Amino acid sequence: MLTIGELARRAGVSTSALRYYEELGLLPAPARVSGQRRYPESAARLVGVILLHSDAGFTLAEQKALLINEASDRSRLMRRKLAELDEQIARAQAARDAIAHGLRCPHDDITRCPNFSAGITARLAGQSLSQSHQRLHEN
Amino acid sequence: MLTIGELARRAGVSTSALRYYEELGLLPAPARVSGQRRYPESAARLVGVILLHSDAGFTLAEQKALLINEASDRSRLMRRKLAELDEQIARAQAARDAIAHGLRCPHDDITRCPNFSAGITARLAGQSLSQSHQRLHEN
DNA sequence: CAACGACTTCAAGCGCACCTGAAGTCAACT
DNA sequence: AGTTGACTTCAGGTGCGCTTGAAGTCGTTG
Repeated sequence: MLTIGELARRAGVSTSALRYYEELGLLPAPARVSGQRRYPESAARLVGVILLHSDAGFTLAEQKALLINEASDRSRLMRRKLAELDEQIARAQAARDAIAHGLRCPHDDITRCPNFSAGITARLAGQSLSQSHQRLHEN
Repeated sequence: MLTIGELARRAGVSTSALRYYEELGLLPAPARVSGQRRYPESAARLVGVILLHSDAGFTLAEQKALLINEASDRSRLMRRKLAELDEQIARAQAARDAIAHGLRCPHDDITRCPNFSAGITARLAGQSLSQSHQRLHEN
């Protein structure tokens, strides 16, 4: 049985975040000892699930929906998010590459460096950027 | 010479966002024709730079700092952000893999699937996750 | 001349994920 | 008995990146 402080430390989140998750219905209300929350060890896993889904770009409200809905709906939500996530990862990777190049490229005005430029152009082209990276992880 | 609406369409952002960028000093105040902003074609590139840096995780305030500071400071900021970005990309990728597995794994309670589980454990371990992926792009 | 559509400013509001502070409770320790 | 430290609730605040709405100004068109 963990106090909220202990759980927070194990999961690497703040106590206020844990109370907030509970308030949203993402974390089940734990047992109480004279008013104080006592979590089972397994609660850390639940927090881990929340963090993982957050990393995947699910808002907390979406995560609540995941808990409530049926398997088919969950699946649909997941697929949609997965596509968004791939898009976002591709964007982040492209931005990373442009920035990284900018650092080792001794061009005085970075925005005029043809390599960096390519990143900007790609970003403005936008939308269909997913195509180029989608093949990298096809499932 | 583009109106704000035309620039917005080309850059794929809202007109209010463009005014906001200008207000923050990220976008130079353009010429005006009877009160209305008229942008040179080159402005689209500038917006592209903002979007690219945003993708890289720079807040707008940080981007303003990038414009103001000296090359050495810029470089320092960039390197710091790059590390953060790598961390974030690794996290997103790990989350993606866990979610993707969850979709094709027919386990009833997904959180009990050993493969998904690994993602959670890794997420809770946290911090040193950067090590595993850092080698993938070493500059 | 009237109306339309795109623009203008300015203040206020929004969504998200918490955080902060006040005021209180409780168990344990000295 | 007093103090410490970790907890409790609750209302309101924060930061970011815009968005929204009101009220007005243009140039063009019917």
